Amino acid sequence: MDNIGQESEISKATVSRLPAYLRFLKEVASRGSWYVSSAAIAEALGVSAVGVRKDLAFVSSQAGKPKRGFEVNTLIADIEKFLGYDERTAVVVVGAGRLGKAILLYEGFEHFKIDVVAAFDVKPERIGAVSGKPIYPLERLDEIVRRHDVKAGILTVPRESAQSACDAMIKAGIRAILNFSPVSLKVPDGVSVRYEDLAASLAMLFGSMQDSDK
Amino acid sequence: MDNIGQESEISKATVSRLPAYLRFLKEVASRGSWYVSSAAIAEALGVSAVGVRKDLAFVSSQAGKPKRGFEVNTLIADIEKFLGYDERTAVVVVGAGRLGKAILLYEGFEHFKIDVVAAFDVKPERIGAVSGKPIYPLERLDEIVRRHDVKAGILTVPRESAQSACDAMIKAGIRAILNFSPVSLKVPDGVSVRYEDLAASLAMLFGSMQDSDK
DNA sequence: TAGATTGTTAATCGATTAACAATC
DNA sequence: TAGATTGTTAATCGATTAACAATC
Repeated sequence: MDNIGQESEISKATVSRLPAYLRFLKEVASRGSWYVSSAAIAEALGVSAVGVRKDLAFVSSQAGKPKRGFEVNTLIADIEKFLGYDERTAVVVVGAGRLGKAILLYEGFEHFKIDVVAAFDVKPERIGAVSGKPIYPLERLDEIVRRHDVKAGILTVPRESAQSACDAMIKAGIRAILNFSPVSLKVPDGVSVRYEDLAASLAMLFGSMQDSDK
Repeated sequence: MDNIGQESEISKATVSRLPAYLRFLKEVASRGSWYVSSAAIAEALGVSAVGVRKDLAFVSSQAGKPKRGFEVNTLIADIEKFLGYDERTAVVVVGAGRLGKAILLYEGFEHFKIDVVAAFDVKPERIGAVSGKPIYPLERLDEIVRRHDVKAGILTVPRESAQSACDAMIKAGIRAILNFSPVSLKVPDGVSVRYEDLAASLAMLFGSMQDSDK
């Protein structure tokens, strides 16, 4: 791809900040404000105002207005549309241990139209439901994924079973995996994996701590 | 700091990869290998071999040997030392809901000498212990943090109580916080915060999925 | 020796920050 | 109008990748 059209792809960093913008903007809207400045967003989220304007320029249908700022509701609609959250997005959780259940019931998705439709596990004693969300045996993964046309899954099984669970997910039609197991997964082309490594996060946290110790 | 000495700080990206190297190296060691090449590490972890060599150059006390690679045990010791995991590191979990409990019992720390010493919660029914790990009322945070000289905490309370729980942690002497609540925290200088935002991770995952759809 | 593998310098890519002109 | 705020171009910073020389 030669990028002649010069559309200048949106950056990953920008995408990662959009959910936080969305949460803040909804809060602002619920307080009844119609406009918000990039400086106000930046202040609330601990980022830079120029960065906010650049991020918003990527996704917004309407420019901000000098002296007034951005129209809150337009921005909310634009970000939701950009993230694809104007329609509901179905995801499954594979592995219904403590972490899997925590994610199955995570309240933090409330603003994002993400539906965690079900969890799956191999252990018979975990089959059933928690707070109305079903937990199925892993054998039913295929069926449920196809029925709900699920494209993304969250993997929370123990390390030993991570690769085989991953293979099962891909076989069922899942194209993107958020992996909480501390293993690197082998996946075919066309499948995306993101790693959520708690040990890595703590290592970075400790690193930043030492910096400020000086 | 003028950086005249030209010590060239270690990059955050490097730090974030060290735990994965450590896990892999321990696996290699347990298989009885004495040497490992940067290409083998890169292949297993899905990163580039040049990157691996650069990362290792930052932390290792001994250069790799052409034709043989790196001495596995030396590398393990060097990374552990660099991350400060040659001594045990105590952390606490504030918020003992599902996510808090999942972290309290997380097996993924096994190679890292990280001790999750206790969790804390305001709900009386959560006080007690899970699998031998104590859950205390939040009022005891100060006492326990001081007793174990804890410098880092993991925050897993609901959004509404995140800021006040954060304040309590800082008051108790905690200097670094890994925050799982979807809120931006206000902290004084000298305290580090890292955000773990599940909605942001999913947004990035969905983004990478669309890319490969083309 | 030849070849595999390392380590380093330079080039590139990506993201943030600085500077500043535009405008309601 | 003057001032607050936006949007954009250029400069900087940070991380990855390419190129290649060194060496066991």
